[in-house]
Amino acid sequence: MIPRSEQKQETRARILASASEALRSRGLGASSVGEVMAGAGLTVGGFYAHFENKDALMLEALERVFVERRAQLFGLIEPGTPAEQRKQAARAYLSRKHRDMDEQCCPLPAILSELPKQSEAFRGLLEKHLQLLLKAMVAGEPDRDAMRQTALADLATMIGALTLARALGPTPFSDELLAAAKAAIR
Amino acid sequence: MIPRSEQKQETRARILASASEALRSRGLGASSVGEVMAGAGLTVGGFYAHFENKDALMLEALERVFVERRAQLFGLIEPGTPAEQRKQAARAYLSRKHRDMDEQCCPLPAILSELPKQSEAFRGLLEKHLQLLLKAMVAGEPDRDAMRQTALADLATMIGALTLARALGPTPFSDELLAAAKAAIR
DNA sequence: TGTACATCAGTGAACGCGCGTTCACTGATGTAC
DNA sequence: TGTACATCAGTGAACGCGCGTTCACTGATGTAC
Repeated sequence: MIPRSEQKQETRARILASASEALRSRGLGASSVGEVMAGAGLTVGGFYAHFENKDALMLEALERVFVERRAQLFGLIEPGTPAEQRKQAARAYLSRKHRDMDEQCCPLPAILSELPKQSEAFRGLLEKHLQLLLKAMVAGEPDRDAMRQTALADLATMIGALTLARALGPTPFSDELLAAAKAAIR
Repeated sequence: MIPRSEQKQETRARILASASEALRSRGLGASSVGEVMAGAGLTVGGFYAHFENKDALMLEALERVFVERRAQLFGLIEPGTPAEQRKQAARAYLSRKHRDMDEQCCPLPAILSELPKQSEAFRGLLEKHLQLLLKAMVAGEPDRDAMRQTALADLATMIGALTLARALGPTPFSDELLAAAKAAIR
């Protein structure tokens, strides 16, 4: 029925989905090829029929997560002024629910510490997708340059707060940090 | 001349110094006991005469870095209004020089991603020292509660921006991010 | 003061383990006649 | 339609490697008489 090549494509997609969960929950170095394959219901030996090596898998999985999350973000946001929209995005991003998710959250808190020692491909991918995100955030704004500076600082605040909050775990201090960051979004 | 126990204490301090550089440059997981010992001019076998295990070493090294950096911060800051002092601290923290340092920088960018999967001891240590830092930042302020919220958000912005900038590497976009974060410190 | 013994900081080889990667194989699917 | 062969997605064992940790040993330092 289903052609063999289609079947293989679907298997490949399952490996990517497993990898994208693994890298968000354990980061790059602590995610092993064997665990990722097991997460896709496969054994480790078949991996190299789908990807050249672990880095190629992780790069593709990471790119996919960036694209998905950006689409999701702009799909969820409701109409309103730019400031209202930013506040709304920050409320979701800095929620306790998002902090306590493991495999479906933003990938950045789990991988940022590792990136300085990763290849240029990873660092370039981060830059590319941050730029795309910023572009989308300031699209249609009157004073685009000033807005870009504000959006950059807000991104730093949001990512810093979520990364710190996840490192602290679900504690009252962690909650306080999230609330303070939410209040600071301009 | 020098008593043997003093010699051993000095060796122990050398191991801790090597570990505190390693964890800032490579993080916890990617710093190996062998490399840390080599960094102190020793071989790996002698390690367990000084520390119970790798975690005990890293906890003590991290605590030492936190204490040192807080003392250093308040030693460097010159007199001025609280807002001026915060701006001054942010200028140093968000400088390109600080971003491009490997072994003498703030430890947080290198370890935050790993902390969610570390033991409670590490997470508690982070909370303890963030609280101490906050306390020092709002000491002697009139409206201490509001100031605490501001200081928390500023910390998130600074740590987020430095972590992102280190992940990006020394690029124009990374520089722009640091500048935007500096401008956002209240 | 000199000799014999005890102590102990540090060495270096070994351990078991999990990793990324390779590869001979299997068995189900697809093709040729 | 039925049979023989080719293809190929996935298996599972093996590899070399670096890791954290252990341990028998060494040799310099300290102590006792």
